[in-house]
Amino acid sequence: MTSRPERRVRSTRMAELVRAALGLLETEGTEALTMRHLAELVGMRAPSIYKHFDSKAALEVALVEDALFDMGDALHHSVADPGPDGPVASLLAAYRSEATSHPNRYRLTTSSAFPRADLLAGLEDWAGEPFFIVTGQAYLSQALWAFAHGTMILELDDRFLGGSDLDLTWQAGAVAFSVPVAPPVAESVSVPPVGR
Amino acid sequence: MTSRPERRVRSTRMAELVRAALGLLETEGTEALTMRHLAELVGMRAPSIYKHFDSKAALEVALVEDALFDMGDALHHSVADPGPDGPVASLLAAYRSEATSHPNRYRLTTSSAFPRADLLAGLEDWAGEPFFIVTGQAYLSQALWAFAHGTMILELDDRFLGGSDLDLTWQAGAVAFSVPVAPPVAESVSVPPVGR
DNA sequence: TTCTGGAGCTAACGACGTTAGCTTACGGCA
DNA sequence: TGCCGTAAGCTAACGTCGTTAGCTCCAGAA
Repeated sequence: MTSRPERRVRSTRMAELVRAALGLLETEGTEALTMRHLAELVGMRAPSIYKHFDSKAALEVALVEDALFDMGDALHHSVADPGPDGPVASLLAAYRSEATSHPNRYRLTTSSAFPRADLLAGLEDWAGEPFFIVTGQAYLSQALWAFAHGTMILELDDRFLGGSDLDLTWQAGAVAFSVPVAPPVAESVSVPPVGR
Repeated sequence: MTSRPERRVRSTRMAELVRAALGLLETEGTEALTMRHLAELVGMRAPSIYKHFDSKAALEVALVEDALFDMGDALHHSVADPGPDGPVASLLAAYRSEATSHPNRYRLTTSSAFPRADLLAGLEDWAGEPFFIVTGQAYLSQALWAFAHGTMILELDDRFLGGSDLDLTWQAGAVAFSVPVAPPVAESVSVPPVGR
């Protein structure tokens, strides 16, 4: 059982910058999130942003921490109060809904280049914990997480064949991972290796 | 049944540039793949590259087409000659092995920003076809593809908890998707919506 | 011999993240 | 009241990026 970390405190100016950055990211796209554009949006010049954030990466860390708090809250809620289709389907629905609400922030959060080491300690573990709760099994939970992320990013990037009803794709995964499966190898009770 | 497209013809200089670009990408990392670095590697200046490729994106298209031919060949072989663990496990092993052999090229191939529309027509469909062959069911094949990509990118990005035996994670997915599953909704025989 | 086109070059443009160094306003304190 | 330190803005500029304009040079065809 991991616990929800404390949010970092932000000055009003920092909060304003993060809010504007999210707006820019989602309305204009990833490439539009530049220090000069962001500065203009809040009525200052690019170098002044550095009075509030050490770097562009630090600002992105703030955006991603928001994303992980939102995702963690959504997933923990979904497992605490699963719908009629079972806990796995409920978790996947929450994941999909949360990611879809801020697609570019989701891409940023999961991008290979993102400096994950700078994130609040324990935040990713806490946000990913519901995958373990719902499967009760370490490696199955990793596989379920991988399915969720894979399906999500392919859907956001419009990679599935046109005409596909993606509800059915998500459902196919939910069914596959809801079937009780014997552990592939004897597995002692251990820490849940979900995400990090 | 889709068919393997014809490779684009390349001049010797183009081939040399693509070979050097792959080396740069895999040994120095994504950010090191710049027009100036690449030019230096083959003994010319950056603007001269534009005598052979219209843009950096066009060069990346060449890299990604190589990746898709390699992946398609590996996957089609794996389904034609599955191992003892069954066709799904065999397909996943081939996918994992191929992606692992060129991790940064795999990242490029699957990146959100990549201009997929410029790829050789039919190439992605052909490369992804084995996912349909192995499941025999449209939406299950999409879910399996999503699992494979999700697990792959998380493994390459070192996102799974340290100490995880990722063989078991892949195996958990192979088991989940090998269980015969009743179609979640009556599905008429239709085109296989795998990738595009 | 002349011409043409391929393939190299230098110089430069605009955008990017970032730094140096200046100014200005405000709050605490002798 | 006068001083001082700090927070938070500014301009100018640096190095890197992809890319373009415009030149040179040379092989081979006419």
